[in-house]
Amino acid sequence: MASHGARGRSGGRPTLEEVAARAGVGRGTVSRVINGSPRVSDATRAAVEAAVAELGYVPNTAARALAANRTDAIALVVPEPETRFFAEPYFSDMLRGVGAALSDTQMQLLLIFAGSDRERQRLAEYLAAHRVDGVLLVSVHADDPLPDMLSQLEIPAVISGPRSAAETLASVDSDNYGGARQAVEHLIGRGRRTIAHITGRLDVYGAQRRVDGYRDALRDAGHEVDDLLVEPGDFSEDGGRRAMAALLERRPDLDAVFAASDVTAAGARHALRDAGRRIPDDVALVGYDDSAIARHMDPPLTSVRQPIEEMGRAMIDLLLAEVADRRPSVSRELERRQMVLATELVGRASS
Amino acid sequence: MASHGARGRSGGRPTLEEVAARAGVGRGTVSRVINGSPRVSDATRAAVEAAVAELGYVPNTAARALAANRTDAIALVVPEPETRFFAEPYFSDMLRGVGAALSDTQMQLLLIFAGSDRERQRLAEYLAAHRVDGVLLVSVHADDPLPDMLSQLEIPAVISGPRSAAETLASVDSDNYGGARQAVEHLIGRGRRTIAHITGRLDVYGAQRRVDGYRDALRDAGHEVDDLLVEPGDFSEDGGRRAMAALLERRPDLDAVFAASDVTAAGARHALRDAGRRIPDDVALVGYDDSAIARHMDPPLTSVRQPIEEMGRAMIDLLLAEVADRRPSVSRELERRQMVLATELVGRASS
DNA sequence: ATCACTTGTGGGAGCGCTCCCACAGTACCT
DNA sequence: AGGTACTGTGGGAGCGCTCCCACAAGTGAT
Repeated sequence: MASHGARGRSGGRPTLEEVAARAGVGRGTVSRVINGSPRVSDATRAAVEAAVAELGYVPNTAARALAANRTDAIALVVPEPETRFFAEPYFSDMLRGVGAALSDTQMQLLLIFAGSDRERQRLAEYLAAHRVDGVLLVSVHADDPLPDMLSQLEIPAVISGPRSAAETLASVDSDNYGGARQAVEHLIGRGRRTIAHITGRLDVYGAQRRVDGYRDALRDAGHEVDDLLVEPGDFSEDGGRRAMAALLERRPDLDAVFAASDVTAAGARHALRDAGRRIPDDVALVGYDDSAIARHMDPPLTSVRQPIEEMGRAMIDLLLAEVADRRPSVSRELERRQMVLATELVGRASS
Repeated sequence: MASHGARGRSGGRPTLEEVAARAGVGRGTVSRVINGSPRVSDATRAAVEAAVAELGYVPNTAARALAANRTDAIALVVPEPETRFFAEPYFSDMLRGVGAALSDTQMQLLLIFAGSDRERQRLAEYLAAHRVDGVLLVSVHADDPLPDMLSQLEIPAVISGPRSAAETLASVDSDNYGGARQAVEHLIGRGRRTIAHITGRLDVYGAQRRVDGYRDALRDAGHEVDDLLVEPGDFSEDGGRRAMAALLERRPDLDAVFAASDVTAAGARHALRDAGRRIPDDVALVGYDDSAIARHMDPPLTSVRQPIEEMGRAMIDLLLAEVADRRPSVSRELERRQMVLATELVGRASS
């Protein structure tokens, strides 16, 4: 009789059916208890729970996924090479935030890199197979086809930084514009006059917003806004170093720098050192992210804190709501689908 | 009629059955084609493949998992806090190696942290639910209960560093003993006389073996083996710093240091700098892992390279073999289940 | 012509769940 | 007394696969 069932089974895991028999109830009732349905009497619930405990029952995920047409898994997709992921604390901080937000859930988190074409290909197959209920998209560039693919496959998705002001996907972001203003206003308040900016990758919307904030803060304070003081970077350390060197060449009189990320600031610091400038005596330096790097830099780096933990939680909340709302004919209100969280300036010795 | 099927379905993914109808064959035949069975005629195979392409058929993972009692997923379990994972390149290098080895497979890789009790709890549930076919265990401490849990659940597992010489699990490791000898012999060859060692966490077997290699290399060369020259570290940067400071205090005459990891060496470098020692003029420094840190250190760090890429591949090979061998009554030969890969000394300016 | 294999194929049964319909029981109105 | 509603429960049907048995057709030895 067990001809089929014995196949590959290890130690005979108990099934719903067995739990039901043990508790003297039907299959449906056990299912309701397992899934926390309120439509179960207290007595029955207790009996089922006892049977579950005695048998050491654990639901079979595959069976559940098949029957319910969901996977209870979501993917965190990083459209960058792995090396970048490990080099930039932004990503690991985000991962931690998301993980924390997910830890009171049944949901499983998958980390997927999509930096190379090869990985992209794999990801596409992965999504086509609907192996996740939803997707978290981190740091997407302006022309990335991923978001479109997702909406075509009707897979719920939340993006960590919107691609533009007209983002159609649900999104969570920190107030890049305001954060940049905080940084620049801080430098102005410290008496700095010639404030440069090393940008992030400009195909990332948030990086553009930081440039806007930088410009507006200067203008509003009646300071000069000189394009020679703005040099594009790419969020990397090397990019920061190169940009700083270029800025020193062009405007050796600068007395402050606002870098679009802490890692960029670290690169800038090297270039400043190489040029014999002291921080903060000669040049004040402010970063963005308030990552571990900022605290450990020498001197410790003033930085704009993004509430990554909260951002992670917000993304999860949005995504889970979207996943749940796959019920027929419910079309959520589109408001509140674009969340912007406030930043905070953390002052340290570098400015 | 579609009352059930329509539930939550998005756009009606085609099923095996539909592909079969389209190709004018039976369900079994399509399944055989999908799974690459050789028992299919070329003509039939071509017809099925055409139907698959036309319909855009993608197998339903959940159904397959349920029917075949496998998940096509394996977990990389890191029994450390996340912060450690990101701080120590060993882990990310390992992840990259494993990922590469897995990329020509259908297998999915899950990254699971089990640093805190909470995470441990989650992991236990996860494994009890048999949500993965096998487990890769990285950097396990001597008294960790995880391996026992795995064998109790009969989940195939491979461990990256054996817990002892009598490891029962399949394991892959680099030649820690030999690598340490290489490092020390190199320093001796450079004319260093008083060679200290900062160890790794001594509840990690590999760290002990490095101490053994260090001692034996010194003894065989007729050098002094002084316990005052050995200071325990914990693979972290801070640990390296503290250990170096302690060593300088005890044996200010030392002229070389072999650190159990590159990160440890980075900490030691700081302490040496703080004490005004020049590298390599006053003190030669050798690390272990040959991670990115070694190349970027100032001065670049001589280090013992572990073939992480190959180690990852070896782990995957062992694990997949073990997973496949879940067939009844096949008990593999136990030889070749403990693999040890050779290390290589990479000389740089620090020594 | 018979037997013994081999090769390719179809399709039934079953994996362990969830969903939902049916129905018994109870409660509270008319 | 009958209706209407709700609560709790059992179990059939079905999710989309894989496994395996059965069997047709072909091959080659006797």
